[in-house]
Amino acid sequence: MVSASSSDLIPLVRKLESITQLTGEERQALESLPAAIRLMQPRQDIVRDKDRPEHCCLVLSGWTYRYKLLSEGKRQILSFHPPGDLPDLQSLHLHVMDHNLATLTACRLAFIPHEAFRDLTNRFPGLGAALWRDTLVDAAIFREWMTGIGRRTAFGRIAHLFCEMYLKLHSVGLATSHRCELPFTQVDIGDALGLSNVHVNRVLQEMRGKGLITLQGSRLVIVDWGALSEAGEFDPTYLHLRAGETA
Amino acid sequence: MVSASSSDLIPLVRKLESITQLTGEERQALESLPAAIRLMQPRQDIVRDKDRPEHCCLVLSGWTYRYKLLSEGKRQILSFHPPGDLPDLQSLHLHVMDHNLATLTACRLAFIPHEAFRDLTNRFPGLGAALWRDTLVDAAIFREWMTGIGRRTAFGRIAHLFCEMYLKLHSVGLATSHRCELPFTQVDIGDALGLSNVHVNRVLQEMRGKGLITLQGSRLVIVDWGALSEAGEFDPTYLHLRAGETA
DNA sequence: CGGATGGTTGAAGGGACTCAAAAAAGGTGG
DNA sequence: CCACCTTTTTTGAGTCCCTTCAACCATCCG
Repeated sequence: MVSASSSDLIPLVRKLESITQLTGEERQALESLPAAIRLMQPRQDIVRDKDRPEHCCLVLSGWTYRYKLLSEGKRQILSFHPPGDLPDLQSLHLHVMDHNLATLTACRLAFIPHEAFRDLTNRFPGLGAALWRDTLVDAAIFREWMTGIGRRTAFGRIAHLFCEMYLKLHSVGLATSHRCELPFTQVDIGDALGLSNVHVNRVLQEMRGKGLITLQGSRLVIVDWGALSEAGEFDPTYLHLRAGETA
Repeated sequence: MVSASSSDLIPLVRKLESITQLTGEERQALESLPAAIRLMQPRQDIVRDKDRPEHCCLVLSGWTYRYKLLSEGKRQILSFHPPGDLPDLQSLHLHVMDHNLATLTACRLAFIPHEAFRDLTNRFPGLGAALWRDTLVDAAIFREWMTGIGRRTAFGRIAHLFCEMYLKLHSVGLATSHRCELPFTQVDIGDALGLSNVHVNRVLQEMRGKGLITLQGSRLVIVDWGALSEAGEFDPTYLHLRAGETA
């Protein structure tokens, strides 16, 4: 457990700048947040349902994800978080966790005390608004996922997920030219979209067959963005990206 | 379009007090927010996808709901809002709407300028935190709905919805002794839970048959709370109610 | 090279859907 | 207060998307 140097928190700055504009002063204040760095293995819980964390977790490298567990081992994945994300920022004002947060891959994580965030938002109301906005985008993504799970076909859901993931990565400079690394298994995709892994597998083959994507291991290439986003009825408005980048 | 008197905004105070504690000063500041009152007919859009509202809508009486539209007339309902709710509070920091807000029943609504909210949160940081918290609870409910739609049976989903609705109403003093008014049609329930109205109808009959509920018109009576909440695997943690009320 | 994890395939079944029509309930106005 | 129209609920029949179960193959890694 080491404490962070100011360059460590750059992914956070980049993330917030993807959805809002920051002043130089605000950027500096963010970078000098106190944070404890920790390395974690893949598939480890970071915070659990019913916990009362005193810190927020920032992803510096690797991926994390949030999930709920139901009876008979059923799992619903709520979100995937690449570097720069604050996957449990909501714990700043919701004191009890209502879901789990875990690593997907090996991760480098920064833990920032709630106290430091509260101090930060007091001194910089603009940053307070930016963080609030971040949690609102989070909620907007939940709404979109709900809509997908409730009303889209399996094919549409997966197409939509791929479009969203690519655009999110692109907006923080972690992907270009319709290629990215998505380190999820087919079971993960199923649990995120309310599908069985078997069906995910079949739909992926169909997508490859139609020449929409390439997917080997965790490397996704979106071969035909137009067709894929059409299949998923993908409209990026809900991501509320600053530049309104579309693809 | 009349402007509000201070007693008009009491439902808002009650709602915020269901999830947080307010000081006398804060309560007073809330009640003296400037607001324009408007009456609306049932099933009218209040704010539409892609709009850029300058006001937040507060429900004074009646119900509103949020929804998204997809191709071929498919609809996903995202939330239902009884009196006291601020169903588009997110528009304070997300400037473009990514879904629609509409009346479910005839409504009395108050429209409060964003400007007034910004001023309020500047003068009373505690109220800023309370409103932020409100949007976080909103997001927590989305997560729970996602989980239901993705991983629960039709029976479990409907059971869960009824438990949630009753508890939300109870927390603001709009329901007691396991009875409440839910003015949704079976089509609405289906569009909220990712089901067809036909199937909703059959599940409701099954619920009545098992003696879990009574439902005539819009009057719901939860006859067997224990069995219903068990069927829906209902755990109220995600509602983040202040008293931690369970039933 | 063997053990583990993740991906692929086949077969069979079921939960929920669609379509279509009838019955019931809810206004509304004469 | 009843006739009429609309909306909502209910019912039946047939279908399909996706699931479950089970096995097999591929890939990765120490």
